[in-house]
Amino acid sequence: MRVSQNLIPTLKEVPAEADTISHQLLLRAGMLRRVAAGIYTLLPLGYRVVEKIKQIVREEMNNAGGVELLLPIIQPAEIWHEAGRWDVYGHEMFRLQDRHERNFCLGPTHEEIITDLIRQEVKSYRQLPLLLYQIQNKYRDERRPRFGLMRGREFIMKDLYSFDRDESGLETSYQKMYNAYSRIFSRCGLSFRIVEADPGAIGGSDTHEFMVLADTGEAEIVFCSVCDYAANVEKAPCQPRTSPSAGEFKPLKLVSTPGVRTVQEVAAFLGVEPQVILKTLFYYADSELIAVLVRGDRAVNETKAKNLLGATQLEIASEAEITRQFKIPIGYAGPPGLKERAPVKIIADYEVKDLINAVAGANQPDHHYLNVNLGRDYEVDTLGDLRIAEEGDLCPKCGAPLHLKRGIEVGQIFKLGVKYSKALGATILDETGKEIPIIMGCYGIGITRTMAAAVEQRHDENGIIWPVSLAPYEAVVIPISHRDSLQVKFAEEIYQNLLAHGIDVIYDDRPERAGVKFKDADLIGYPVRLVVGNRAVSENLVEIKWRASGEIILKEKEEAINYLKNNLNKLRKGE
RNA sequence: CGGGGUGUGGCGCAGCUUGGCAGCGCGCUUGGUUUGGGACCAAGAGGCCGGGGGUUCAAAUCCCCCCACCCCGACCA
Repeated sequence: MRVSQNLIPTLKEVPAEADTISHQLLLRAGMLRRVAAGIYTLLPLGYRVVEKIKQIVREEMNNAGGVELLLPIIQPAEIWHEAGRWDVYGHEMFRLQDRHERNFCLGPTHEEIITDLIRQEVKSYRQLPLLLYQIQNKYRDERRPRFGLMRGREFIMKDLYSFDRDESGLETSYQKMYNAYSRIFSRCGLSFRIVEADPGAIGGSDTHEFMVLADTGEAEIVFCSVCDYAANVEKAPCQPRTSPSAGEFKPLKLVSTPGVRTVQEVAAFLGVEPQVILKTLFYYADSELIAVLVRGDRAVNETKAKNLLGATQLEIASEAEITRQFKIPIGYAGPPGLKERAPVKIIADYEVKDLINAVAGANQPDHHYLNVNLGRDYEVDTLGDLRIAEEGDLCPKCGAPLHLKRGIEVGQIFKLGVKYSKALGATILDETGKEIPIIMGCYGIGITRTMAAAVEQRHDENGIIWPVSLAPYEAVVIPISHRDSLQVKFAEEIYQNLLAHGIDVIYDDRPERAGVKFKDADLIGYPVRLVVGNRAVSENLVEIKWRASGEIILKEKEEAINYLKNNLNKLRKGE
């Protein structure tokens, strides 16, 4: 490929629309353009990266026994109704009608469609196990698309669905995917961690997330400093880090705290530590009003709260709602006497039980209570693990301290069980002729997100540093002077030779000054740069520069080809 | 959805407070000089100032409505 024949519109300046480094660099490197919020065009170079990721995924899926197919983007409403998700999915689903006013959606995921296929075509345990996958666009009308490719409304995903006759079959399929995913992200040159996660709305039991470590990641994960435990903070169980203090209950005391509302303000005003304050937050769990109590220095883990309550939706109550329900300004709510003001279920984190003589809102403007005690001053409906794990919490496996990091979720694997096969009647006959539901699993990889994650993790001040396995081209050939016919001829030869030896190479034949081409090469992030200058013509020496290390090597023309063939071959398999 | 912000040639921005010829840098075109890290000089092309309505002799600028995009919070690959 010649640069002059391609469309590679690099930018010197950072477009105002981009805030995230991967978004900025993908735009600047001429790989990506926005069309609408969360909807992008992949330019030729960006598309090549996507294709390389797809190819790695494909190889590993096939190796694991997966079979590729293609499901439709446009899906009829009926099947979603049948599985009970047409209404559940809400605004996130792009919906449309055909000319007969029949309802359809753009597929946000494909469990329904593939289960429908399987229920029609698979009737016997003899046909299982099956691992079917596709690489396709998904459509989710996100409330807030952001960070370029990281969270789009249209994105490319690989989704595989496993169909087994029993739990042990599912376990085998799950393990195959677990291993395949590990290989995929290694081959993509990414530093990642596999964490336990919460199954969330998709349902099912076990689930793991594959997190690319990056400070800009949206997800928080904890991992053990000693053993191999790692989990999404939403999932990680928390031990109370308090110990039941033996202190005597002091008498409840009302104090004036004018204009003091937040935990920080209360702590400062009363001269106490945040951990003796009782934080009271209000939520709607499937439209039931809930108060959640945690220690003042903790954060509520909404996933855990949702699970504890068995709710499908949990939403924080608005300030207006709180005032309307309890007739008190926000910031002065506390558990003593709360239930008398409005019917509310109170759930509390385990640590709350150990809080002796706590500070809490007094349910009247500008006042707090001192010495609030569970059992004497208020009761809770349920105690449970409701807080978000933090740095220093203890590993649930081995008890060592946990560390906190941020990650980008590039893949997730689920054991679905019979949720969809039961709802849609996907059953088989076993050896005894008994009809049983198929056991399913689903396994997703965000292809375009993986691309963004790779940039997020691999860049420097000059641009992207692609691993060889993902680079749009493995090498770029640059003649220093486009007007020096000897250099151009030399560069042409090198280019043709590399091509002939199966190296994925692009030739920068633009009539530009060398500096422009160097800047572009760094920005785009080709792993290898070959420069043809005067020494090429006079001494037959080509300059080879590695983008990642900055290492520069001079080789004679013929030697250069072999050198690159050998080195690239090693790197293609992953770094 | 709630909160905050921004819309001015392809890109980055100034101008708006206090209404009076639509500007700057990059990019693009042409010519010349340059040529190993985003060159220089000269001459050009390119804009319904997001859209609609209003106020005014006069609106990028003031007022109202709408739209789009970005950022912060509740969901997800």
